[in-house]
Amino acid sequence: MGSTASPRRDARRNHERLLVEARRLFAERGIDAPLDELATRAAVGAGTVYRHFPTRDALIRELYDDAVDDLHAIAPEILGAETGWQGIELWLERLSEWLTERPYLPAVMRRVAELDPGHRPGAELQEAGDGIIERAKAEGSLRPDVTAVDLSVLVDMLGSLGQYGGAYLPFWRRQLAVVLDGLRARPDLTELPGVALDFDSFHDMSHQKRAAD
Amino acid sequence: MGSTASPRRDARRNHERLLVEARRLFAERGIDAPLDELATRAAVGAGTVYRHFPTRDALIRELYDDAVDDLHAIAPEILGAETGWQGIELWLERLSEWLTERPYLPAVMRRVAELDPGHRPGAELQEAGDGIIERAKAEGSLRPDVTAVDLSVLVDMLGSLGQYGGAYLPFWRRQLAVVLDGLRARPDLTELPGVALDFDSFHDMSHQKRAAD
DNA sequence: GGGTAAACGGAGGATCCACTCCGAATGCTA
DNA sequence: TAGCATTCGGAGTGGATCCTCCGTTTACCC
Repeated sequence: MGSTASPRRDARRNHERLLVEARRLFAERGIDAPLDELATRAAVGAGTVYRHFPTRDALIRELYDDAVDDLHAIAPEILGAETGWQGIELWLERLSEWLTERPYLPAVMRRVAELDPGHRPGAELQEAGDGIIERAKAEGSLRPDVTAVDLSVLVDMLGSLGQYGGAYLPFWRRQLAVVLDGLRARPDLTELPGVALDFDSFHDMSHQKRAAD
Repeated sequence: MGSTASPRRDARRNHERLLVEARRLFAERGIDAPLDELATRAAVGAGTVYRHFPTRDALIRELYDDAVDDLHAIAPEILGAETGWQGIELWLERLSEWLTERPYLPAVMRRVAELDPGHRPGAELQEAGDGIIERAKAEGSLRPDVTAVDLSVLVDMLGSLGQYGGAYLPFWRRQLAVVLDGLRARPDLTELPGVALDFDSFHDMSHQKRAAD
């Protein structure tokens, strides 16, 4: 049955090349960009695209999985923070960086969520996040009225600045610094307005079809 | 020659209906959504779409112009702020609201920028913004290391949360509150990293093709 | 109401894109 | 190096979307 033999070298090369170009193409033109264009950019024939990725969704899926793998590789550094506040800083900084470096991700994640709606990604990371927040609040460095969902949304926001590509990429760190200063516990803060969302609501929120009004 | 007669009532009605549905459609599916779908949603024939908007870009242009008009209608309230800090609050709050209510705008603005690259929108608003910032800094309420560009980028960020449509729309105000707290002048702030951009660089940044790598 | 110009609807030709298929090329094994 | 399985390229088919065209309908004027 399915031979587990390693693929030929040219096949591996083309597969990798297609992923690289897909990331660039999807960042520039969105995940509905023509796949013939992908073939052209990767300097392969159209057939090769479809041999490696039978459907557009298979390609999107693989981009997603790769990004999630990279995310898991980042986790230990965040969890190894020495103080609670440093954990908060690392969390926002590393995750925002991860997002801004992958401007195609928001659309990819939305599509993946449509493909299998039951999918709850990174449950362990969420719990880890709760731990960091508890610690920082107990330490008195993090304002007490923020939740893990608030921080996730802040990461989303900062990550959206990845659309300013290339030379401007480091620029978002200024906004990060503002956000971090706004997260410090202080005697004179006004309470955050509205209600805090739990993770399930957040999941529903970020995975709904799209804005309507 | 060009008769300036007012268009027929059904024409006006359809024009308006098309704009309304285009905003919804573009918010949900992006500005490349099929225009036949727009015709269906607006309950008109395909011909009617193209009679009112000869090209997709003409439609996008009109959505853009309408949004800019709305923006100008907001300006007086911001400029009428009683204190410098209130000016900052109103600026961020009103502009972010304006953006989140129009989730189709980022893509629309990018397209408009591609269509005529020389276009510098809202020069007066920029100057007004500089005035507000000066005032707030002089007053000692706004941290001295932020620039008008930094605030614009923050608005961009907050506006990106408009993608969470419907019931979640008010949620972004929590993030706004964090940002505002991060903008207050305080003795113990760390200086913002990197270099402040001027408006020309910001323009180049937000109007370049798109993220590459 | 009747007449006229403006606007409408939607069928259909043109175009673009997705995806397949097979002869040619390439890497792997011995 | 020879032989073979794997992979490749890109022309071509089919379906979706764009956009036009013209017979029909609608609003407006008198």
